[in-house]
Amino acid sequence: MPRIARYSKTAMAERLVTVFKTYGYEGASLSLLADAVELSKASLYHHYPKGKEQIAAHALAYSGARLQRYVLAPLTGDGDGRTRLRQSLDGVASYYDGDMPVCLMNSLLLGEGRLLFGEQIKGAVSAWRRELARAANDAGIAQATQWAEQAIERIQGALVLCRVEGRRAPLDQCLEKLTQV
Amino acid sequence: MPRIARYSKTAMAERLVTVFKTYGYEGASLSLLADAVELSKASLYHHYPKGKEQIAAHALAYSGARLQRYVLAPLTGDGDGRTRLRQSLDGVASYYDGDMPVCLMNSLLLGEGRLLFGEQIKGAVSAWRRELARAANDAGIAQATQWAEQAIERIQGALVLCRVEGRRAPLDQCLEKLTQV
DNA sequence: GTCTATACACCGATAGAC
DNA sequence: GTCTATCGGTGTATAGAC
Repeated sequence: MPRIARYSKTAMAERLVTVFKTYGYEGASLSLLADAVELSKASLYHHYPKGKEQIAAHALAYSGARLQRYVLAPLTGDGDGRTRLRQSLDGVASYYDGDMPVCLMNSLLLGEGRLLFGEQIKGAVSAWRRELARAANDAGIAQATQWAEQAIERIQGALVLCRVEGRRAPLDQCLEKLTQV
Repeated sequence: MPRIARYSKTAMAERLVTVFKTYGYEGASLSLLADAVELSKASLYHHYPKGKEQIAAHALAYSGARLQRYVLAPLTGDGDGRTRLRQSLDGVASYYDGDMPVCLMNSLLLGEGRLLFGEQIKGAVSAWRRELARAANDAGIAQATQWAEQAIERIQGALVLCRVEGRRAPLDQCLEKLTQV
């Protein structure tokens, strides 16, 4: 059964990310990944010659670029601290999209994914914490480093609750409270 | 190669839980599970005739009993609210043990595990939130329901950071701050 | 109650036609 | 650039010896 639909590189990445979010590294089989982009497994290998690990690496890179765009970029610069914080928290809501938002980095930390991508994920979270603390400090928040740590903690916890409850309300409520600081 | 070592039912459950925490439902293969208890795959089927799903169900039940014992039991009763909260938070530190604590319920929410155990996990978290809110209310905390929600949120977020950083410091620091309320 | 041996499906990956 | 067909390996699960 030849497949007709075509997805752009970006649309493909989005769909592949969704599979890894939902199933984790081990659970995301090539069959599931191929189905998600409506291609055969062999065609997937045309786009990703090195196979599953390369697909996951590209998914992670794509997700990392979105984190940079939506969450980190608003934090940089030397504008008003509170404005930067507010814009970044709005970006968090965009970055974690969908009716049941899931953190790809969290899903990829299970099993073999941890060995392959653990250090990269650790670095991304570290960068997030650093920039968030800098903006919080510029915003005049006391103990900015601790505040940033707790903010990320609460966002990640809200995402866990989103997965438990199957809805995005916990994340939106969490972001609203964080914005009120 | 016949295996000699024997583990008690409890020791077996603990080791099986560890595998599901580390690899998730899909990633926890029967080979890994059998290795963890030093039995052959066929011997595992003697203890769990219905196979992997039954092993995961037992692991989840065992973990649920520990949650009840360490975290929920201290919250019940009608003693001093703050004492109950403090004892339960101590229990959280015991429940999430090891050098890199991981929440089994979180790991089992990926992939097929969500279909099999999602409702059960949702119920367990709901019970935790309910009892925590009741104790917080008895302790005279304003907006006890919101406080309980945020406490669970922060604990789960700290556990995510523990997995990212590969250590238990984020959880211990989180629990210390929560106890200071 | 443990094991070896095996069955059959699916896994990740490749060859080669079109 | 897509596909069908296939490979060797591993997955879950079972049969039957001891």
